Amino acid sequence: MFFTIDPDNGLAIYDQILRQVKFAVASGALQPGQRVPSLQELATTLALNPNTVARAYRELQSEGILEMVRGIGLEISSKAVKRCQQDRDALIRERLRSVLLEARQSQLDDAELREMFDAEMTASKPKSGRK
Amino acid sequence: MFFTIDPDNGLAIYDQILRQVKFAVASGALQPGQRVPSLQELATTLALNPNTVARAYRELQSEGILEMVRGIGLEISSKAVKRCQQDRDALIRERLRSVLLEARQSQLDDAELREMFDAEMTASKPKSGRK
Amino acid sequence: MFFTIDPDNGLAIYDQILRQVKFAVASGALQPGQRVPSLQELATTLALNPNTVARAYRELQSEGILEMVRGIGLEISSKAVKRCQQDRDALIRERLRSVLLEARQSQLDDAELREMFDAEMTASKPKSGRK
Amino acid sequence: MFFTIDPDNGLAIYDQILRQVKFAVASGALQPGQRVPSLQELATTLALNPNTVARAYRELQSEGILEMVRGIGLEISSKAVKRCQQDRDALIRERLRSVLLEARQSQLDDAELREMFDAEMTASKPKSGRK
DNA sequence: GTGGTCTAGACCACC
DNA sequence: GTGGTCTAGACCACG
Repeated sequence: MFFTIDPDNGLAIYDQILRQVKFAVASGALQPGQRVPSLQELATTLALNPNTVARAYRELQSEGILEMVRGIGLEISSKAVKRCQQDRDALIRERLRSVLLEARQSQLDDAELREMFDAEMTASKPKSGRK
Repeated sequence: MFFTIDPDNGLAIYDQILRQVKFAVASGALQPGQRVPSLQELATTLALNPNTVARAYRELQSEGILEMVRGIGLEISSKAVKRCQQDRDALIRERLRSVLLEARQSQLDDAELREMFDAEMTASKPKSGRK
Repeated sequence: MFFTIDPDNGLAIYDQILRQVKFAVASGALQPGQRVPSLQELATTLALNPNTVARAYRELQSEGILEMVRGIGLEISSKAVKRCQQDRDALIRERLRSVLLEARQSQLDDAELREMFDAEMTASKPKSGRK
Repeated sequence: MFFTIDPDNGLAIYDQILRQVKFAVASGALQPGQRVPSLQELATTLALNPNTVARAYRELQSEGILEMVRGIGLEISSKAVKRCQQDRDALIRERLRSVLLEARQSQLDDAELREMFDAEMTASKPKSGRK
């Protein structure tokens, strides 16, 4: 899998996994019916303790995103896509709102804020075509 | 004071105080030489544990934003303004970058992201203008 | 065979097979001397891992319910009936006791409990009687 | 607290705690706003590892039964009572249904089943008045 | 091989 | 003091 974990993120590791699984489903990188890497596999790949991964997977199960198939492993549920797309939007919107709220309270003016946004947008733009 | 604390913010309470003091200085709401509410006063006003307020003030002192004046209390230092304005920009930019990074990793496209940004910008716009 | 397997039953699949064989013998649906479906047959019919069926059959052999007949397969032993009837009562009584115990500890009163019991009794009543 | 844990219950320990908290709330033994024993307290009382208790509490939080108060601990939420009463009924009914279903499939007749039920009801009756 | 559970113990943030 | 998180490692049930 293609998860990137940053231990100093502020977010708990299990939460980063949780979010990234949701985001992968929302973007179609993970499809319903597809198996998710096993606990041990993901744990060793990311150099994490299996328990940490287990917690993320457990919560995804309780949200109905993942389904357990006895003796096989965990797979993406059919109803996961819609759910994950909603979640992705909500999760990002929530963080965005929180930042903007703080910016507003600090009297940062619109122009400056937009400027920051644009700067960070281009800065974070993935590598691509000619300039 | 006019701080608004949200315990479910993700940010620690002491950190919210810390940031809001800085932001108030940056915006001119708090001026150098001006006194800051006493520990007990702020703690009771915001219904917080005095230790929490103490921790925020302590860090502000160690950063040179607040200065202790014997027999008076804590007040905004003269060199605080420039410092706070820089901090404000950096703190907000940092959060913004973090959100955008996650959005990018989740394959959320630019258009949708911009749309979210605009929506939240207008949504968070303080009451004003013609009714 | 006429087994019904529910993977989300709480009971292990092999245990469900085990119990249903015993219950079938107890009720006379399976008679001593009668052959039991082969490992592969049952496994494919129920879409189970052969190991799962094997485990159930193995335990039934070790309890003397099933006997291996060379060149033929597994069949119900002669002494199975009495044994299975006893087991059936004990197994059901045990589960019933466990439920009632928990209900008692949760302060659910007798009347309500009886009501539940009656409701579930009629609800689970097999189709029959005058229409 | 007055929880009784049976490690050989079939149910996971964290699940026993989970259910018993719900049942205590449903029966009024735990009231909304009341604090629940701290992780360490309950863990030492029941001779369990704090993590085990933590898992039960965490799930109760995610179900909205418990609410975290920063630096104070966990307490019963206001909406918990209704929720827990429903849950209690559902949980017990579910187990009851499962037992009766199996009994039915095993051709155990009504009379015998009722007899068992009555026997276990009186057997599990708590100690009380004169005989 | 899969996940589930539990233990033991560490460190941290917060109040 | 509170809970949160993570690690390390063991054992079990299941398929």
